[in-house]
Amino acid sequence: MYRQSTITGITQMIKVNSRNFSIEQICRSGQCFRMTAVNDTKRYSLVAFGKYLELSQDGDDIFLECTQEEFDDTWSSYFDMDTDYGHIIESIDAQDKYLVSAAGFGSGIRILRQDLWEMIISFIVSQQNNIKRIRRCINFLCERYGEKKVNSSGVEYYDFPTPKALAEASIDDLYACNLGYRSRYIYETANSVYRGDIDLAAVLKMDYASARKELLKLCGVGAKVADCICLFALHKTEAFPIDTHINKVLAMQYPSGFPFERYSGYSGILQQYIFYYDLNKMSQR
DNA sequence: CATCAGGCGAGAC
DNA sequence: GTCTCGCCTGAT
Repeated sequence: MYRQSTITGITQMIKVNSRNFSIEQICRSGQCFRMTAVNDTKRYSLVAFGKYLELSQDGDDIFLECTQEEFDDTWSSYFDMDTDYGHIIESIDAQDKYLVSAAGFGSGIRILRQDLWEMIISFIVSQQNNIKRIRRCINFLCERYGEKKVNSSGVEYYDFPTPKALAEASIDDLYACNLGYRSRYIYETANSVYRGDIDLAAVLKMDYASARKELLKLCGVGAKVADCICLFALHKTEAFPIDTHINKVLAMQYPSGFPFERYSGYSGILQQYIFYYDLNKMSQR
């Protein structure tokens, strides 16, 4: 990977050359619900950690509209730029044709390093839900309870709501955001985080087992959601969220068990290839 | 019209 | 501890 900083007009643009990086695949992989195509073009916008980013891609060249400082401070980590995903894909057992196909199909996916609180709420919303509606729900929450901001180019956007902002909403208010029965879960979780029943700063420093156990205390967070939070916010790549898709694949492709030992410490990355493959292989092109 | 979507909590046992 | 059941809502 190399970086190159250029100036186009008044907007700073960072160009990054990276293999195994596909904005479209990251966007479709369903780990980030605030990354969307701009007006159905090849450009994408994203809000994370209170910042707005637009980005696009030409082959292995990724273009990010930000300063070098913003890239170094926020986006390089966010996109997990220092991890070599090609190396991970190469480590897959060549005899495991399903996994080789899945990783080949989603080879541009990366495990983003996202905000803990945002992932807690996002994956509570995600349960028994589809990606389209999850995005809608989260947009409602941001527009109604998030801080309105304007970037240096004048683009308006909404930050993800704070625990305080969501704790102050009533269950009925949350119902109005189309959350359905998850409204109560959001309400309870926002209040317990706001009260300090669980300390998110402490969770950030925990190992996988401790963090998972702590997250399970939250209302609406079960085994699957806790693993998603561990994987997408805490970057615990040993976390392997098991949902309906993964369950189906495990039963069909791995009747005698998935080889977790072989991929010790990073099976969660393979989970994402499997999930993405199962979700998108039929509907692509 | 039934079923399903990146499950979970509550209650029964 | 394990099992079952009901659940908002929209897409198919």
